[in-house]
Amino acid sequence: MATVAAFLPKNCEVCTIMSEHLYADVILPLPLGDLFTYRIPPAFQSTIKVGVRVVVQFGARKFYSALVYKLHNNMPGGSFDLKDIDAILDQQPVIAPAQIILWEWMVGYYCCTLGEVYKAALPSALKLESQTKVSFNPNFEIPEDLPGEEEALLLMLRGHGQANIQSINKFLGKKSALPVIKLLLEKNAVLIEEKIEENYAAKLQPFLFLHPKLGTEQAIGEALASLQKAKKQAQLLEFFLSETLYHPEQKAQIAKKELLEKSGISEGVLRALLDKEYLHLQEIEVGRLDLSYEGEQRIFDLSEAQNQALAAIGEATAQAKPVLFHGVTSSGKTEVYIKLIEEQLKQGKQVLYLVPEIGLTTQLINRLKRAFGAQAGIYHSRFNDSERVEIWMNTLHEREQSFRIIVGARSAALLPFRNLGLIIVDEEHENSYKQFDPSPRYNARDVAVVLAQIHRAAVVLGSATPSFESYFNVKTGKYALVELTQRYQNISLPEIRIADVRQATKRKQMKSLLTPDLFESIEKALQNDEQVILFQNRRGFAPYLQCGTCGWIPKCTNCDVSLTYHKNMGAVTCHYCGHTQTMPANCPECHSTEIKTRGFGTEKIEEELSILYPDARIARMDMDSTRGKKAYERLIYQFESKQIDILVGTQMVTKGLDFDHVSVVGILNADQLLNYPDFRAFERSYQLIAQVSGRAGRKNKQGLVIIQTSQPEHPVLLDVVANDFTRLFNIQMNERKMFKYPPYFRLAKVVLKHKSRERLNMGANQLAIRLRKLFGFKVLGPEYPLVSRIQNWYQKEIWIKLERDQKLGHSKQQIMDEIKAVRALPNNSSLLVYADIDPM
DNA sequence: AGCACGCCGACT
DNA sequence: GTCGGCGTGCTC
Repeated sequence: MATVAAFLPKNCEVCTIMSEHLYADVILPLPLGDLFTYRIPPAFQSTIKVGVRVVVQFGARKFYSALVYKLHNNMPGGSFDLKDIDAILDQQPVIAPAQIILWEWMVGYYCCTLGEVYKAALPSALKLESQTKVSFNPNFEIPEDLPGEEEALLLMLRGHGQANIQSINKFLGKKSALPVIKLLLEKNAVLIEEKIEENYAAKLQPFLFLHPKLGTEQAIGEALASLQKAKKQAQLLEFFLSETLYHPEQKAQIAKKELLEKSGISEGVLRALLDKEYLHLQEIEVGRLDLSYEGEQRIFDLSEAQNQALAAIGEATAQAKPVLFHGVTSSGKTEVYIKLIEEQLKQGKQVLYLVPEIGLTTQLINRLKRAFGAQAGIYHSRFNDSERVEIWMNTLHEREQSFRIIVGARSAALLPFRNLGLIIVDEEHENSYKQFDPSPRYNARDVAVVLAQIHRAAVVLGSATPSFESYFNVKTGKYALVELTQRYQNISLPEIRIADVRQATKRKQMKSLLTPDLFESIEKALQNDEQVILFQNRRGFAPYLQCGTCGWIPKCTNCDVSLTYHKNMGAVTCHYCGHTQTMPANCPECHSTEIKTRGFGTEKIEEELSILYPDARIARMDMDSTRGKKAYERLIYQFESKQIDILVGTQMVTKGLDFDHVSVVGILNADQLLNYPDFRAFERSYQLIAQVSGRAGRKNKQGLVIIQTSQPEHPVLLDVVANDFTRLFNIQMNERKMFKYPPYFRLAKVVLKHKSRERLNMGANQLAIRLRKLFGFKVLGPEYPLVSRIQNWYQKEIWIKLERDQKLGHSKQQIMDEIKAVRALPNNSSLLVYADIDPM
């Protein structure tokens, strides 16, 4: 692995040599594998640098902001005319040198292109793309005999002034309106211009300065003297001086808003001073980031166990080893992280703290702010563009006031850190660290490990339920293991009981969806004024509907799935494409009105509970109930402050939330997790159940977890009950080894998509045959995945098991070559094929 | 990813 | 005859 130091000399802009370069190889924000070479006009010779963005024309029309990757003097071979760079957008590089190393690693490892990584990493406000604007030519007289379509478009353009191609397509109801526009262009009826616009604008605020006329003490004295009759104006000018020039910290300016608020003097008075040219107003760039923190800052001492863990992490880190920090739920891992962060900040280093979900950033940031004040900041994809640009720049450049700790989801790993000292990956087992779509299909946890290596930074992967991959890496000596086996503050681990649904059903003891054990435990908890969490990993009311007479099931028109019934909406909806229709009143096959709901989701549980416990305050937490921006936080707040007694939720309730009054956790249907057709199903079941169980338990009282299942003897459940991660791990590892699954082997999942089932099958078979020639029995499929059609795209998968050895990179290259070859075969150009490395 | 070009079937 | 669909290839 290269390091920053090793990388720097190759790029001359940081060396002292200032030689001139004729050509620049650039990365375009497109999924193209190649770099493209542009000529550097003499005017840009002195300003162009590796890492700055430049505007280039690509193809006949479009302009993009490309990233300068390399400067050189080697005229590219080939028979094309080089284009010139049109503009340079930045004075300084917008990426950190270490990023290029990371990007290149990602390109090789995840089989993606530099353009895709560039696109994923940079905030969109920094990626420009030209837009074609069509406008009406005011000098054109619309003739009588103009064809209807052209006339309609012209009239629209005359009314609206300007339109882009997409809106014209929409207006004409066509796939492509280009031919019509061309006709109008030939008649000189419209004007076309290609516009590329910066979409980041610095935020400006009015500030007040002393007018240059008052440059001397004497001039100020005279000005004040001249205001003898204008008391208010004199007062304001004096106040201004006391806040700036005569202030102990001597400043040149003060915000207009601040001056008026602090002095309590009206704007009219200020205007008089401006008119007299005593003061001067100027708009100044201000940041959008919240870099203030008023509250108290405090870092707590650690327990003995935590201190030991801290020391162990330090030792492993000194040996440059990633640390797997395995600490049971509520063992106080965060406090240990805070100490680790503290050490890094003292050394002036940056810290990256990854969390699996955006929702968890708010909880965590509050905690970090209590420890480190305004030095902690958040970054994730739902931030608005301007804020993201500012965090980006803030991470890249040392500033007086900066975030030193960035808390974020996946994409935060792609920020331009210049001086990273520590990366924490919280809940490292979470599969939301893996990006599915679009490319780059990276796992932020694994990217974090590589990023740490590049920076020679420490990396800590924390979890109460480590992924088998990470645990395996401990076994092979790649990672160091640090454990925290005690829960914090004498909270004992919960008691876990299994409730046999099948038996209870047979004996007719079920209370709706609840076994007698769970029903009674909830009742008891409510009586004791304690809280309950119920987990069911399925949203909506019922996963599907069925005709009671003929067995018909409503299915999505675009996808190969049944429609989920949402009672609140009074509709059935597809969880893959969003297609929604009203609840069918009768069966279209046999016209029976007897349409039944099958299975149950969170909505149904919520409803049933309100019947079983009419006095309880029940709430639901899933994607539907947390859609609003603040809804998630509100729910958590309400539950924390005991305004809710029972919280029903999907896996959202399993994630890193700490509540103090939960005594009972119920898992309504463990079978659904265990029977999921995936080689990781048991690992995931264990993680989910153990995580949600960890929400139970309070100071000095043991919590209770009840797992409902029809397989009470299931080995995974027995391991959960016994809290025996190692046993499960060992048994599963044997199977993984035998069947050549991760972590013993790596997986490459090749996904093929096509609108036509036949074409898909053709292409998939062609590819599978070629891959089998290379990898033999290590190729599985092609097979339809669980959902064989999404949004009218049929899909198939080919899985390839790859040895974890030196040939890995080569094997991936072979796979990509075969994909390319198959796509080049006749009739396969509209076949979509990609490789997903380490799929989850 | 866009976009242009060329080839084919379905229509005024 | 031409319009528009799709398949193919190219972009410095």
